Amino acid sequence: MEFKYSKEPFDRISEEKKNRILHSAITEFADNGFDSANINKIAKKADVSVGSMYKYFTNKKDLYLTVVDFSVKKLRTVLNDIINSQDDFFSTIEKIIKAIQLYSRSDEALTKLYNEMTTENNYELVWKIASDMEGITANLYASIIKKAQNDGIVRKDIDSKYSAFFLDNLFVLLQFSYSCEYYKKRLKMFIDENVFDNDDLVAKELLKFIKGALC
Amino acid sequence: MEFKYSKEPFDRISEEKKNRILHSAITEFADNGFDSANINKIAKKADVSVGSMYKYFTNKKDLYLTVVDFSVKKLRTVLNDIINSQDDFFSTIEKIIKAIQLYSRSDEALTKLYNEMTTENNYELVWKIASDMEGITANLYASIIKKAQNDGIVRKDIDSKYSAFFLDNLFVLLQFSYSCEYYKKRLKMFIDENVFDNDDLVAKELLKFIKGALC
Amino acid sequence: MEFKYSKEPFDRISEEKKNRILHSAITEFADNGFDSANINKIAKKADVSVGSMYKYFTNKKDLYLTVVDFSVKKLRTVLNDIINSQDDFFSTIEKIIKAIQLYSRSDEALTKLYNEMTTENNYELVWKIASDMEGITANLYASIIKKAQNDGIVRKDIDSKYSAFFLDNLFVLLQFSYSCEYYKKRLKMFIDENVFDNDDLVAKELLKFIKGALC
Amino acid sequence: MEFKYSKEPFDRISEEKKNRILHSAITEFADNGFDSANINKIAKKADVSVGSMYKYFTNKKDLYLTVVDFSVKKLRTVLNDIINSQDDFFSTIEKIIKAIQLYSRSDEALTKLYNEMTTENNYELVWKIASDMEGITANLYASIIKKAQNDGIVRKDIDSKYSAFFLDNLFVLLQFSYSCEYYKKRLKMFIDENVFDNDDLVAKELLKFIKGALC
DNA sequence: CATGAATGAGGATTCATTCAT
DNA sequence: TATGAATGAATCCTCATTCAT
Repeated sequence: MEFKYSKEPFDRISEEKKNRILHSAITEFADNGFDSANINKIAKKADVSVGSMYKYFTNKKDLYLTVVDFSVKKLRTVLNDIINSQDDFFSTIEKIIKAIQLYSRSDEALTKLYNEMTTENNYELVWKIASDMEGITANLYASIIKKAQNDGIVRKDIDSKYSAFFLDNLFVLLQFSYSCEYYKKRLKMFIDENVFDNDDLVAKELLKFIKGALC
Repeated sequence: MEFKYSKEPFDRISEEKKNRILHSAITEFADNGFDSANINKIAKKADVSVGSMYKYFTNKKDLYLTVVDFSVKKLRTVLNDIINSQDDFFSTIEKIIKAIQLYSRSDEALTKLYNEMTTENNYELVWKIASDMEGITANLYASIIKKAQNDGIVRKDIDSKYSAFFLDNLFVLLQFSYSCEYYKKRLKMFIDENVFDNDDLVAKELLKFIKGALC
Repeated sequence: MEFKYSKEPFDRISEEKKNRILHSAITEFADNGFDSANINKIAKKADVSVGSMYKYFTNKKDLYLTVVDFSVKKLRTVLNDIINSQDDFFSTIEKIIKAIQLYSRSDEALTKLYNEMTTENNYELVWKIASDMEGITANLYASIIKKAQNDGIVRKDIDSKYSAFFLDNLFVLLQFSYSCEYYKKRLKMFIDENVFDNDDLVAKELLKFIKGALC
Repeated sequence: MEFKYSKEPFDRISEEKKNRILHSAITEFADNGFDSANINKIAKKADVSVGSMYKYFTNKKDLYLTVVDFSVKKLRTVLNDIINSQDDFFSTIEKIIKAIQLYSRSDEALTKLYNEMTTENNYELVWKIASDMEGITANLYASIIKKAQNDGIVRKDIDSKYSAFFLDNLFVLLQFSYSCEYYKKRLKMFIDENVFDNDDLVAKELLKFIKGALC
């Protein structure tokens, strides 16, 4: 499904300006949530006038939805690329884990926004945008699990849908644990202060956990 | 650690009034987040004057922290009770899953608040309160896993800390999936529209997933 | 003229309690002005319940007026005592100066209140109370000056009323300069940092100034 | 010392608008004091939105300080101009008296504000601004007195600093007596109801008083 | 008569949105 | 089309006053 919450003039500005605006908005919304986010600050940080912001977006909500849509699409792209590379099942899982570790670090704000987004506030509008991605993710996982079952890599007595759900749950919380301050602290508490210095160990343990669960 | 963000007079009012206020506040904060929550509305819903609210709490933030502290303590209590009942490992896990399903339904708002709380906004203050609970949870899980390893129920080649972390991740997202609108929809998308009519199946599948991962 | 801004029950409480209330109120009004003064704080400082305060005084304004009336009467008493002691003119003037120096130090709050009182806020009610004192002061000064003229101590070509006015102006600002923070700093700026260590010099110079003006 | 309590945008608006705001604020603060002054009323009286007020000034306090700074500077200017006109000593004194009479009538609010400012409330902030003016005043008076002593116009046995102080006290209270309601009534009480119809007489008597004191 | 918890109107401040240039 | 000054509704918080005990 295609959504468009920006106005005509937004399509006509340079990619560079678009990115400045999106980036500025993502950060502000990720750090402050929808209500506390300040459009005037977003405009200033993006070096754009408030007036222009209202030429590009009808109101705060539409800017938010544009930003959510953008973020969600970006998250989906990464996943799609990995799955489409047609590796064997556990290589794919491993790639996803590594991608989460890498990506959550470089684009923290996007994951923060995703966490913020799941909050009750305005969730109905947000869901309209995100349902698409969640649906695709659900199907992708279920289908590669099913394929792995057919290939004899994953055991047959488990339900592919439920496994997909639990798998994604592990991934979502891994993402948060690498991006959001609260979950970062929580991870340190579960393992130790230096856990972020050893991504490979985390990846290895999670892979082991998942392998056990599915084989 | 003990925290107290309420003022003296709050201790002196009837339990019933206290509950009215806490409940009203939890709901408002859970649904709107810290910034959009409206103290005047909280007061009205609790049938208390704004003036009184400020007799009980120094300001909005302290009301929020009181509510967070209350919620976090309540969540911890449930878990503690289950673990202290000294069942065998997988009975304990099963009980926890069932408790999450039951509890997340009856006290939706508390879990919503927990989700809302992990957001970047004000996380520093919140962490002071929650770190306690997260630490206890981390240790509890790690120690029952270790015990289960010694008892030969859980395999020896896994790390108890990491397993505890992944286990809790599965539980946290299960909680959210039974309480928060966004995650509820997501769960339906992964399984199907009627997933909430069959708690036992969800529990069974999750238990199977965990058993596989740990044995 | 006699005023009464307190209610019946205030007359019946012990002198000690009355003083506690008046003292607490004078300080609060002197330090914060009418509007910022906080009745609840006044009550607490006086160790009296707010409820009682409203048994004693109809409202904040009446408490203020009671306090103003009390302060003004006390100021008048000091002056009256000195003038009635029937010394010669310049001994009287000297005694007044010394009294101001002494009194303004021990009862700072009363003078602060007097300064605060002359502010536009509520001046009409205040004037009703203070006019009495100001009138008496005006007459007292004018009459002792006139007497001093008749006695040949003060020169004949000056107007007793105007002299009384200028004399009192010097006294009022001396009072403020010994009580109110702003005027204290100002005095230090005119003379030097240690001016308050040498009351006799200040007194001597002022007396010299006045003698010159009137003889 | 230079102070700036207004924000950038305030510098950019028209002189006319600036004056409207300053005038409205001076009046409101002079009449009600800092605490009771109502920013919304100031804005309305100045025909400016509240929002704009907060674009121009960080908060109520800064608006107050801007207004105090403005008033104090204006008062100083008048005095400086007179003293710099290089008349002989008593012509200068006479000019000052006449200026006070004239100026206090046309700009009542400024003097009211000065009186209000000396009150305990917020005096620390205010003093930072006013100390400059008071210091300059103190030095100016002391130096013209000293010069007059050298010129043989003022007698040598008096201290120039103390004389400057007493002189300024007489002037300050004259100012108040021409501007502030309380002090106006007081002046009428000392002289008579019609005292304000005969400025020349007041000036003459005060000059006589001062001449006596200093010669 | 004494108490002090409860009330709620009032005011400072913020920020999404508009509109004249 | 771009700008950013201006707007004013909305909300946190204080405190004079009331009243049940």
